[in-house]
Amino acid sequence: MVLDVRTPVELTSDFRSRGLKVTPQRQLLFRLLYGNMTHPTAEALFAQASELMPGISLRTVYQTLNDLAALGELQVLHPSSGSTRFDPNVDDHHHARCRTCGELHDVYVDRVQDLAMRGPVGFVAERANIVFDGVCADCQVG
Amino acid sequence: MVLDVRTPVELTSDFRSRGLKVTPQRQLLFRLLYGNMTHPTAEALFAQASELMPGISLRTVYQTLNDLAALGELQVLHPSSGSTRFDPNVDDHHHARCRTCGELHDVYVDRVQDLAMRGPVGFVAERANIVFDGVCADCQVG
DNA sequence: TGTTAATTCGCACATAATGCAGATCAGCAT
DNA sequence: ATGCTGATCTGCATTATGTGCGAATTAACA
Ligand SMILES: [Mn+2]
Ligand SMILES: [Mn+2]
Ligand SMILES: [Zn+2]
Ligand SMILES: [Zn+2]
Repeated sequence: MVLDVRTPVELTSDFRSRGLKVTPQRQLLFRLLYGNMTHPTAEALFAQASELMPGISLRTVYQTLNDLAALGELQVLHPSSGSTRFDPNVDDHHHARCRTCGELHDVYVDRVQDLAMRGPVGFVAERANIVFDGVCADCQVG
Repeated sequence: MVLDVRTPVELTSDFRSRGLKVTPQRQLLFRLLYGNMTHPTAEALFAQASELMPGISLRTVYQTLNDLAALGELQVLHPSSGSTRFDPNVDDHHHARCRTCGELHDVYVDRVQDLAMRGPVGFVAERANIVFDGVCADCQVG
């Protein structure tokens, strides 16, 4: 299983090929997202970006994240508490959320489509998103 | 399968037994929630309530919903878009969200715990919440 | 009926995210 | 290399959703 993520170089040509410009701000965010497994918030990325590029605007961070999401290069996660999180891993995967530390971890689930669901008549499900709530290893009380 | 919901009368004694008072505002909300399958927002309940009790405060609606959630008599749902929704059905159930009309429908899923998950080492999952994204019957193009 | 702590309500405040517009700049044509 | 032009950036205002607070009110009980 190879993670379904784009390198900054790939994102650069992706943006250019659609008439979007590639600015230093965007290149920085491409780099901060690449390989990022933390499911960061916009604020967290803004804080990181600000250290490397003082003066970058939070507005620009949001703008770029929205652009990436529109291109399908970023999953947008709405956890049950806290602000929106962004996931550069656009694999078909799910998440485990620790109710102690709040962190999100990737989870791969097999045969999700085999789930026997009794639901609304005529509803055509295109995808299932699963969030496992529990306690992560670090937060287990000894 | 009987829905795991409390009647207004049951909620009344539930509140009183914990030292919470039962006001006309709360009784109205108990009634508006009973059997309500729409997964309403606070604003939607406020609008309904306002017709029957002009002058009721949105603040009071939030207060009562939070109290019910604290008692475990209401599930709080954070859909991927839009504001918080409240679910008087506290069964172990899941949801199907129509990407056209945005409505949430109840879904019952068997053997969720049989899902083979490859996830973070040591994570102890207590519950899985599944959201099926798709298109509901009403929104299918003929 | 009186007491008292819980509740209601209106308003201020908080937080997350978007709308807007002038200054700036990336990408392209020349 | 230079200039053009629409996309972008930034700061600020604004929206959307919800919470904090406190004076006035009221449910529950003695
Ligand atoms: Mn992920
Ligand atoms: Mn439900
Ligand atoms: Zn944890
Ligand atoms: Zn629909």
